[in-house]
Amino acid sequence: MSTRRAATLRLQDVAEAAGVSIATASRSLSGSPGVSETVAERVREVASTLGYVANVHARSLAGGPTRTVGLVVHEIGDPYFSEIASGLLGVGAREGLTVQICHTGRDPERELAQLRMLIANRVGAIVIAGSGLVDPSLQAPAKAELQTFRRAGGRVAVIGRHHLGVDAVLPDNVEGARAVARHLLDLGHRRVAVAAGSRQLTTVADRLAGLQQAFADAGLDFAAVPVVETDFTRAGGKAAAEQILAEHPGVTAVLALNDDMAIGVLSALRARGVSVPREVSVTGFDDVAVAGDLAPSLTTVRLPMGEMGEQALVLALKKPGTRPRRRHVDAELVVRDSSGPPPS
Amino acid sequence: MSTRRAATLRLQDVAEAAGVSIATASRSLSGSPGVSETVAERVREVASTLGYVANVHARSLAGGPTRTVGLVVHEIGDPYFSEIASGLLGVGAREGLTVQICHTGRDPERELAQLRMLIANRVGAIVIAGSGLVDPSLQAPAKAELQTFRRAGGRVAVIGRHHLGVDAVLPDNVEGARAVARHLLDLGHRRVAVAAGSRQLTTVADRLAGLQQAFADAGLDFAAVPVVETDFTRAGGKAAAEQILAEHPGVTAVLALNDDMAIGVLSALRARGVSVPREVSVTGFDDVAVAGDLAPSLTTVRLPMGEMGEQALVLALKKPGTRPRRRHVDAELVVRDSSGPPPS
DNA sequence: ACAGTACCCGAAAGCGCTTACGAAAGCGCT
DNA sequence: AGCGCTTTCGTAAGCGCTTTCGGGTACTGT
Repeated sequence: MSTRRAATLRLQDVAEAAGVSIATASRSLSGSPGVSETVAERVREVASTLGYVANVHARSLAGGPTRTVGLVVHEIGDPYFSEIASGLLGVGAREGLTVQICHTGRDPERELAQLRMLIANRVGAIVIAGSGLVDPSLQAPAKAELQTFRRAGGRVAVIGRHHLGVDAVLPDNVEGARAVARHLLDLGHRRVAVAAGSRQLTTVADRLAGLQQAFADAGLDFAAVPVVETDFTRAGGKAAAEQILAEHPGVTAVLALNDDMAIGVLSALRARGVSVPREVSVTGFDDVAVAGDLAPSLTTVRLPMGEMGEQALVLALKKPGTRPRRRHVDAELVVRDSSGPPPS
Repeated sequence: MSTRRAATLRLQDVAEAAGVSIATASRSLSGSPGVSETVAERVREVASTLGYVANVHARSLAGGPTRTVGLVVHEIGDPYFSEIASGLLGVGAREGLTVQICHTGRDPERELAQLRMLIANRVGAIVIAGSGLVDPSLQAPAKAELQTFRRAGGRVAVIGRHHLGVDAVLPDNVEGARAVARHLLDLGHRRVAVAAGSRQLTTVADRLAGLQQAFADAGLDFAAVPVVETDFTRAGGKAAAEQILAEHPGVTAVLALNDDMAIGVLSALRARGVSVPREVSVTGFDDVAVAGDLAPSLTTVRLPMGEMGEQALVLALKKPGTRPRRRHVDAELVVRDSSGPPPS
């Protein structure tokens, strides 16, 4: 991309048109004190009739507040992340912010690199959705970078994890998982299996804890339940289903810990000719947009992903607190057609 | 977001460490001529061991090449767009570019506003996926903005449309549509209906043209085929299906012009107790990730969306030609379970 | 009437980078 | 040796903005 000199108006043009100095113009437009309201109003009016838009680069270079935020996700093509991004872009647009999206392809090294890039780009805030930084050798430097970023005035929020020591918006994973598990247990299922992503993720740990609680509530032993650990993708779900079918043939219900995996499970079962929910019930987690349109439609736990994206940005925009804050959003059981009583 | 002074290293630090002036350092790092290769190499080495990262804002302010590109989509939550974004982010990361994503919620006014914002932000290139700028009263100013943007050295590419007079990457909509239609006609379907998005979109026009060709090839009259025009969403598909069921009860196949609509059609048919494909065949267009996991899995036309995102960025990055270029990608029929012979 | 105070506003110094422009140095040639 | 040429590098002038600092103006109190 080539060098060029923009042909747009500068602050000076506005200042001249309003009959003030560029200092007052700047103050008026950015709402700084030290300008009488009458003058400020006039400048704003002139600026808007002229169609003036501040040069973000100059502003940020001069040390002004940065109106751009970075969003890092595993894979923007995944509905879970794209719906979060959608919510976040919504409030971003409303607030006049620009959003830089990076995706890491689930590679922690790339995640760290992207964080560094965002920081180097002087974004004002960073929102991390689905961090894969679990390995201490990468998590430690990431934490350090984020800390110095915050000390320099940057804002950080994480979605769905709580392992980086920063503000977080968290779905109620424990309660949601407990609800699905109870649902299946109430239906009479006793031989269930779990298809999970990496246990190193706090998400997985929390959801497993919820399952465990439901089992405990029913006086059952969760330790006997097979938990197959692959990863949070469709392929991971397929693999998990194959393994469950092979190693635990009597299972009547598969609890997938996210919808992508559940979709994989469904397709693996279909390929094997196993009928859902007559022979095996399947549940998911997230309630991505297609969950209701699958056949059978998927029983799952609804997370308000768009809202999580919004809240994360709102949280990041607020004045930083001294200690990390957590905002919780509800996780709600949605019963559809993929779950039913076990075969008798 | 607050004011702050970054505590990172500047070009001057690198220059001192390498024992050269900042001018030479700058030239070395940005690959400008006028520096001996030995010196340049040394500077680059020093920079990388120091972990120096140039300040994008300073660079862009000083008139250097802008390493950021803007992507505007209708709705990042839609799989079609998020998969395009995914491909584009991939090459973006590889090229060391940062990507700003805007979504317009299908609102042409917001689309224009976002375009203006990107231009004001001095991005180096703009990629538009799915423009809704069809109304002349908005399209004209948009074209004008884009033209001056290009004259100033900016690059522009459009995905899937060819109405803005700029470089475009286009799937072979005509051929793809022709292939699905032929598929259904070969199966013996004669009473078909089409569920389409707005006819003002070139996408729709092209796909309808393809259908028409297939009908002509078979010696049939396409004019007799009902085309229900709602919009390219799941809800639009549902509405279209309801209408088709009500007004054309004898239909044995519904051709949806994208997968989102097809999913809506499937769910409407399921709600009505209509069996697919036994009673009615359904086809889509795009082949989004879930298309193969639906039940029945969806017969559709595969567009390489990730590749389209990549190609668009590659196209935008190339030296601008004098005339708008077009790059075509293939559209390939994927036959799955949602299509079959009509009931006899 | 005058000093003291508060309030606005303008001049100017950068933010970190790119890039004219000019100086210095090396070369072959007369 | 001296000339002009090319090549390599440094000096310095901005890019458009924010912000400190100081000067003006209009008040207040005595």
